Amino acid sequence: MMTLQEKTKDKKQRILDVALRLFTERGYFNTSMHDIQHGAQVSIGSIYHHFENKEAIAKALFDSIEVKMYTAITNIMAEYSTAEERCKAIICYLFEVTESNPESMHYMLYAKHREFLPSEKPVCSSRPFSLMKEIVASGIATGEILKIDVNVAATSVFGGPIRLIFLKLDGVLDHRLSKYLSESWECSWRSVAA
Amino acid sequence: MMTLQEKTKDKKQRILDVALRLFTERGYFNTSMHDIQHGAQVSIGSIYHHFENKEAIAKALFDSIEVKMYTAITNIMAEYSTAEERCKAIICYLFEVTESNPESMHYMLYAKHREFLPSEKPVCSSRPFSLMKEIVASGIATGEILKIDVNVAATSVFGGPIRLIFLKLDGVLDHRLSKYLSESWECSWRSVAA
DNA sequence: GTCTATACCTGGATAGAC
DNA sequence: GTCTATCCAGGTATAGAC
Repeated sequence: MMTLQEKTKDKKQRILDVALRLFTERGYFNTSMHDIQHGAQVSIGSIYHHFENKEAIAKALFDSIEVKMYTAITNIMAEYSTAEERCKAIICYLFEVTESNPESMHYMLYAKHREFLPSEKPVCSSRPFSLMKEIVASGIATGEILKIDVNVAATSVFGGPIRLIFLKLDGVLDHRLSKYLSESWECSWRSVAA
Repeated sequence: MMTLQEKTKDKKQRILDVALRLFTERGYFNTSMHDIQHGAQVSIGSIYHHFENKEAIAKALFDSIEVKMYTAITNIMAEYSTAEERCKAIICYLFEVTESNPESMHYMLYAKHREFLPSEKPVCSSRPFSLMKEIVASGIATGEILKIDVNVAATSVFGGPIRLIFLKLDGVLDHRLSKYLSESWECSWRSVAA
């Protein structure tokens, strides 16, 4: 049942919510504007009033999720000072988002945005990912992390946990991600710790 | 310049080659049958003579690449007996394929096949990936690998190198993958070695 | 701001000659 | 087996009333 508030107040947000759900469920190209219209209980005209076109919806979603992640990682960097603490907190955060808001994580990680957002850079070059690489780089500089290529180090730290997230999103993991956190983190850190 | 053989002999293969190139370059949904027709220098009718529909082309590509990888990994399993040797050989193989035939790797790893192959299982459940997980499982059984959750172990071993492959496919790596192989492998193995 | 109706076109697929 | 011509569904986007 939808409250009156939900019905009228933030129609734009409802469009975004439905679009995110449909885009992750069946993919961007398998989702028509009519599907979004139907799911969000608004008219086509209303959608086009709020968004220039379908691509703009996808872009708005991407931007909002990216900002959320970027902010979270920035906060982690402010709270912790060592690479070890920071990386662990980031992985923990990514696991939590995957559980609490799998669609956001799915959209960020799994969607190949360049296919429908021509101007977008590859996901691994998005701002959150850049931050993660920076953290690893400074860990190498301080001697916390082995003096190896920064791309190798970054992929070694985050590659395992990210693959685990993919497994979770694909529904092939039995348990909640939190069950795997400590083991996965220990492997990650052991792989690069100086 | 196209030889007469190429022109007539294996038209079907030419269609597949062009489709693979276009699917990875711009994505399945951004590639029309007309694009494939144009690229392969054949008629639409000819394409539909060889393939039931567009989806069948995607399926044929997936199957052929999957079989190739599955065979390669099977051969590696026959040649080596320890988990360490097997995992290292697989990563080496994946790196080589990425360099020599990036489109195949791209198609296998990056395409979200379920969006256009409704019956397909998630990539991580495809047969090559299952084999990789089995290898890790038996490595745990023999005591070569730490006694941790098999999914954690498998993602720890292969997650880093796979992320590195993504970076390569996205064109953000400066050097050839072979330059990163030994460092990446050492991190991977260190993360799970008993 | 929101709606309905509709224009327009891309693109998958078919028919049927050769 | 290969081709050309064509059909037609579905989907994006617009027009214009309220």
